[in-house]
Amino acid sequence: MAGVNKVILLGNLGADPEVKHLEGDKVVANLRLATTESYKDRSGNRVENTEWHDLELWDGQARVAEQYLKKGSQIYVEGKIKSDTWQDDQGNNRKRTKIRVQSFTMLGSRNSGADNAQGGGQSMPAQNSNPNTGMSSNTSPAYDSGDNDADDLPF
Amino acid sequence: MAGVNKVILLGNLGADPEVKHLEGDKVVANLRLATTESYKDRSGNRVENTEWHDLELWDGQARVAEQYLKKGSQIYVEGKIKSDTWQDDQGNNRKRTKIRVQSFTMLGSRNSGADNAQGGGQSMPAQNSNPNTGMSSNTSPAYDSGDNDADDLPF
Amino acid sequence: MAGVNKVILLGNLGADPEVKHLEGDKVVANLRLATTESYKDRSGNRVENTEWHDLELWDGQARVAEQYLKKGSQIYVEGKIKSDTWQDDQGNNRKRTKIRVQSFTMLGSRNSGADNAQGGGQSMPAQNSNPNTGMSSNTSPAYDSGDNDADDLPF
Amino acid sequence: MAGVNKVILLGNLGADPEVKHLEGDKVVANLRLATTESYKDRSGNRVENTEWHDLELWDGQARVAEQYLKKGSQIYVEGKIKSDTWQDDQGNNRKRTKIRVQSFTMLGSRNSGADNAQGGGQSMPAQNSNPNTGMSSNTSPAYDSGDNDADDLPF
DNA sequence: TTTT
DNA sequence: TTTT
Repeated sequence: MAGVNKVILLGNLGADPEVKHLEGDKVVANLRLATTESYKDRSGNRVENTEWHDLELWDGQARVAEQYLKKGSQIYVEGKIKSDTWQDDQGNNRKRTKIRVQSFTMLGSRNSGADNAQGGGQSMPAQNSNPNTGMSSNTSPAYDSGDNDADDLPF
Repeated sequence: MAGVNKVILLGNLGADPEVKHLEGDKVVANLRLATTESYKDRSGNRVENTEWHDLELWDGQARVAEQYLKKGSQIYVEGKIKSDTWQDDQGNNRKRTKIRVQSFTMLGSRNSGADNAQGGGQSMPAQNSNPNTGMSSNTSPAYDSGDNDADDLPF
Repeated sequence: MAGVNKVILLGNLGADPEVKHLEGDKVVANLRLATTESYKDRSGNRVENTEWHDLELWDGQARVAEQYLKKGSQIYVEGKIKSDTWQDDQGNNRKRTKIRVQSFTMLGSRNSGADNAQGGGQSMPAQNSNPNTGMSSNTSPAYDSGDNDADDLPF
Repeated sequence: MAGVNKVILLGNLGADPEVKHLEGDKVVANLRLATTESYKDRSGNRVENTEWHDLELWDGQARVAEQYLKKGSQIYVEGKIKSDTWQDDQGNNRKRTKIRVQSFTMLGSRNSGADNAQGGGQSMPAQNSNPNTGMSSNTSPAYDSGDNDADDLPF
């Protein structure tokens, strides 16, 4: 039966992307994403709780991540849960869970990455400050991979 | 910064719920949920891919799960990713990821396993095996826990 | 700035799909989907609240909808909100909101309404009753359109 | 049957919140939210498409919105679709769709409008620039309303 | 280990 | 290890 396996995350990168260029033009990027929830406990003290997620991006998305994301970047992510299972040396069953990213959007996490001048004097969100290559619009695009890992960069 | 950590799953239980009644009226239920995606590979053959998820429910939700869910039940789930980390005997860092369920809805996996033909004593569940009086009301309720683990059964 | 506009619905069709075959091989299907929430009011009475959604599907998805969905079908939908605005005869600004479907999955609303084939006394969800072309597996596939309205049927 | 009716939006406010304080301590805020998607058409030109959403928040959330949001604010929203239907003067059936907000999170839309702190004409997001009233943590909280419209401010 |  |  057809199921649904969907993950939505919004958080910040704990480190620069780790990118591997594989044979055959394949590229994979691994990101560490922190999602922090904050609430008040019964004593009224604000408590923070951070969950760390391992993200995996392929090809076109991996290239965008490599180019524009870095430690501290704030992103919105859609993906799905994928786990690897194997046996370790002791013969124990092991499992590791990661998020296979299907699309992501860079948010304004303030010089997210780049040492890039906030560019022009534009007034609006300045979502991201990527050197958006001479576009009058400095939108922050979303990067979508069909499930087919579109290889082309979106701009 | 406030983040988002949201999981949406729709699938079937691989086994009956495992429920533990703890001291202080706390209850926890663990479920194994399969989400299956199916697609055609480039040769045109249909391929199925199943991901298994460990779900954790508390208190009111755990009680509902205990009472109405069983192996084969089809449910829709919203929750968040939570991982436990620890060191194993060899001193290796270990991590285990599960889904903390925030709400779930029973779908029509119609007497999913159950011998519960329209019948039993329960008033509700099982989407469309309810003695639904052929009526406008054939509801299958959703079980929501605030993040506060409401202890009361929803009906 | 790159935004997010995402809708997730799970409900039942209020009527058979309305399908229009346009020139140039384009097809559009309009569906009426009911999502019902049910809760107890403060008096402890169960209350039902139904919201009706206008769904729009194109091309490949529209064809699948035409072929397999009907009044009563239970589906899971992902899409986005799209509204049309215009001026009516009196010069008033008008707005109509619909859901542009990006993917959907047929759930087991077991001969949902239909006097549909598969007939017999099958015990299970009958997920969908598609004559799934000689596959041993008659899984209920999800229909995904990139945003590109893939024209091909998924099986 | 229990359905799902969920909306996820991430965008910017087109105007300051419109807030009405009603009798009995009830408060309602209406927001106009823009979600922009940007893509390249087949000629390779980047195209922007903006959808405007009418959001409705109640009580605690409305108060937070009144205090911290303004034109330009970037927020992440979870809610559900709700439509009002009525007959107009000509006896035509009319329908208006809005998003009933269940939770929202302020993102860094960088002095989103505000002349708030963080001083001058700083260029970037500044995640939240709310005068977070003497908290050691000045995280950007998420505002959640059970469906019960919690009346209390979250901090 | 589910479901189709 | 992020962010505020």
